[in-house]
Amino acid sequence: MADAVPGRRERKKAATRTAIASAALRLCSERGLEHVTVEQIADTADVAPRTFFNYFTSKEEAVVAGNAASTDVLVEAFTARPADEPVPESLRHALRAVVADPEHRQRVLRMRVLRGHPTLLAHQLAAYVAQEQALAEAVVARTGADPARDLYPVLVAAAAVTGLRVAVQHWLGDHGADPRDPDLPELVDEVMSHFDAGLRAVTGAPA
Amino acid sequence: MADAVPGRRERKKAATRTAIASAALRLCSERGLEHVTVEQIADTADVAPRTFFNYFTSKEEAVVAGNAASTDVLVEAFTARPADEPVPESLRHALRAVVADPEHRQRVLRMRVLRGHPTLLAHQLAAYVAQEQALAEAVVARTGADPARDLYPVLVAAAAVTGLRVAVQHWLGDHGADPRDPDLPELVDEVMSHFDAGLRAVTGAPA
DNA sequence: CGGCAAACTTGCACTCGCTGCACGATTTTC
DNA sequence: GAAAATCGTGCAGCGAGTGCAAGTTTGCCG
Repeated sequence: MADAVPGRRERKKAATRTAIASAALRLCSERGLEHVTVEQIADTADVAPRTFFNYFTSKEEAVVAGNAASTDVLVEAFTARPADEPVPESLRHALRAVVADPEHRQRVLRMRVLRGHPTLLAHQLAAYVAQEQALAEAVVARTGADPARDLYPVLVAAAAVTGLRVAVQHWLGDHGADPRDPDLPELVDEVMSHFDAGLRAVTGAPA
Repeated sequence: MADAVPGRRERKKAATRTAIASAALRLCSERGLEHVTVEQIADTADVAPRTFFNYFTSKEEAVVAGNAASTDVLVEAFTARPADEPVPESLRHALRAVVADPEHRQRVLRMRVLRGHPTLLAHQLAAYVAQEQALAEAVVARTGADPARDLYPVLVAAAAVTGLRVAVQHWLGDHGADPRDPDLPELVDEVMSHFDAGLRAVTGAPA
């Protein structure tokens, strides 16, 4: 609803926005965050430096902006599941849909280089929280729970996104590579089955 | 270990650090983040503006710095629990220890005013992630699991901290006040029992 | 006690991030 | 086709954040 004909102006704005965002991500992933100025980003996106700030209030925001796409994938995949399915199961599918998205893969890989920059990491986390909120609304829409007196919707959404974050982190090898070398969908399943088991340590703990 | 006698120099450094941090938090919670300059913070803490940046790389970092204290409480409370206790149960106690800390309460209330500032929120989240990491190490130390091939330790730690975050958020009334008006320890218990139930919706769902 | 070395604080100068304002260009609406 | 709203851009300016080179304090050892 409400996307009948965006109009030329809207389309141009969206185009400019993505142009700036992708320029920011590309340049920063190549040269490192602090070796890129806003002027260079604006130049690459072919806009005036001042225009950059009409779209983003900071460099970090522009770099992270692409994550909004994943949020859409996540929420849509969740709402597409049958309404009588258990919520955690739907979330598992939604998470798998996100990690299956090639754009998500590419973005994650580009972001990989940018870990270690605390400020950027912080904004990255803010993007995750935005995902949580959007997802929580979807859970509320399905369960009909009142988020003002029941924190279940917000909690499952937050848990799912946290699970996604942990899976991605592990996959990127934050800790020295996993000798098993699992892929992202596997890790998502692993995470969700831990939740399903009530987070009780079921590790077979192989020597 | 390694804190036998900090020495005068170390003590002065720590004092300066906390002086700057608390000045930053106080001023910003009073006047709002963007109406406070680094110069004012430095002035209040009785140091040169340049010195501020010897301790923190940004204003936001200084405001959020106090959370390190909660991290200590969290980890110590966890490690103090009996080693044969189920991890989630220990985490529940650790979380309760954090919310029982009066300093934590005070900090949360001060932070309340500062929500809505995206950049600060982002740094706040980064502080939560730091808690996750510290807690994950403690879990590894107890269970002996290898975090390189088993994401359980990192996941439970992340889940616990996420639960804390959700509980605090709810308590601050991010959603219009809860008519039940529960206190923080109650909310922590609620969160952890949801985890215990495998995040399956057990809501009685009153009409 | 004397003095040296390391670490901390401070001032200076500079770049860059970020914003308010005003003006011209483009688009939408009537 | 003209008025109104919106967008892009340049300018001017404040404040954030950093490297450098002092001056000062602290720790250490003879």
